[in-house]
Amino acid sequence: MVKMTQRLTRKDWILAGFRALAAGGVGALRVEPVARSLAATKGSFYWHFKDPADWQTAMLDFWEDVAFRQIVTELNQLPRGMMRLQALAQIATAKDHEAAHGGAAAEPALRDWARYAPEVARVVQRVDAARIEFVTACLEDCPTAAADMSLQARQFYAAYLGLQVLQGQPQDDAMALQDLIRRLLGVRNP
Amino acid sequence: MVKMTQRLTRKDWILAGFRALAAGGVGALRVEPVARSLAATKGSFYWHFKDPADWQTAMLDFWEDVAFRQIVTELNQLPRGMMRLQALAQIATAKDHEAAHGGAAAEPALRDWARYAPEVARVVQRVDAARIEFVTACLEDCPTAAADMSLQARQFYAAYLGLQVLQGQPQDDAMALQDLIRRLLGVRNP
DNA sequence: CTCTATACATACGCTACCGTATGGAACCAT
DNA sequence: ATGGTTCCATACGGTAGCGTATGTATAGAG
Repeated sequence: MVKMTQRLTRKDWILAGFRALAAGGVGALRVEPVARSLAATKGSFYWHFKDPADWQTAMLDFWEDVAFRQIVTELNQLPRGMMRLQALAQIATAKDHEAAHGGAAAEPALRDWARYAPEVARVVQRVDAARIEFVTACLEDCPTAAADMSLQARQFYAAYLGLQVLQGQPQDDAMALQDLIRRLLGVRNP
Repeated sequence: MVKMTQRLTRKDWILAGFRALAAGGVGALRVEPVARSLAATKGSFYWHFKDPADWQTAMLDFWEDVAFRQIVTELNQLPRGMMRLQALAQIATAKDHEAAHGGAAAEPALRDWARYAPEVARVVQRVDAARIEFVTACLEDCPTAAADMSLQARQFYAAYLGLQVLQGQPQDDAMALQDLIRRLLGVRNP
């Protein structure tokens, strides 16, 4: 889990930042506590980063990359249409997947952060827009789909976010999302 | 908006807490800054509350009351069935309604707070469970509904939470929710 | 109008974190 | 090994908020 090198890298600090974010929210994004979590001091921090703002910008760049592109490239290897949507529902509700890359586990905290920091909000909105666009394309690939599925994609993505907030059982959430997909595609009694 | 009395009440501090929560998140729930927002000092705070924890507990009690009961009593005056659901979709997406009682505008921040404080999480989960139960009853009142609509209620509520996160136009959100209600009730092409 | 409880301001010591400055250890080349 | 670069620890002053102790103004009862 933790690198055994003596020297820390910029990425080590970024990942530690996401761990702090997931564990304690935006208020935990402080230099010295995170330094302690790395068994280091802020001397290391101020070497790798100009200031906390620089650190947070790097975290946002990292997140914007993995939060969208990684999932898309993973899904693009699956056949188009229904199967890809079901895989999306599975991935979206899987908890261990979030631990894989450091950022996604902290996504709720990052969304809260975005509410008070405009530059964070811009990143989150870009990611949301890209994800919704991707879901739209997935939905429109299905045979029973209507011409424009952007509204349904938004409904699906909103439900995904809401289930993420409600913190239910991953299996239940995945089932709820798949049921919702069928309804959004026009199936009467899924 | 602000009371013109010289002396502050416990409730004044609670409402000011929600304003701070909505504006700056959990990290803004500090005694001295909020005191400044009330043009007072912490001398007043420590008179009305034992400590910040006491303050936050009072805020949670207040929120648990208004976040569910107030909306329910409002909706219970409407006829059962579809109309009540549509009114729910309207209320849920109306922004000015949130400003009415101090708590709801800070609901996203409160949800984030719940992620790091178990006692907050318990309150939020009670409110969520009560709301979902209420939506379940509303859905089951509709003629085309199935026997058990608890899954659909969860889907609807999750979508509501997600739209709340996405921060779209209230009209669009209301439309999306009403469309979703029809789909959850089994309408094929709403 | 005075008295007493109420409601608040002020002042103080304490802690946590920030940002910088500086010395020194660890690594890599030659 | 040795010099230079990279990386980090330590030490320092500064700021913000916490909690308490104590003084003080105000409202309401008599």
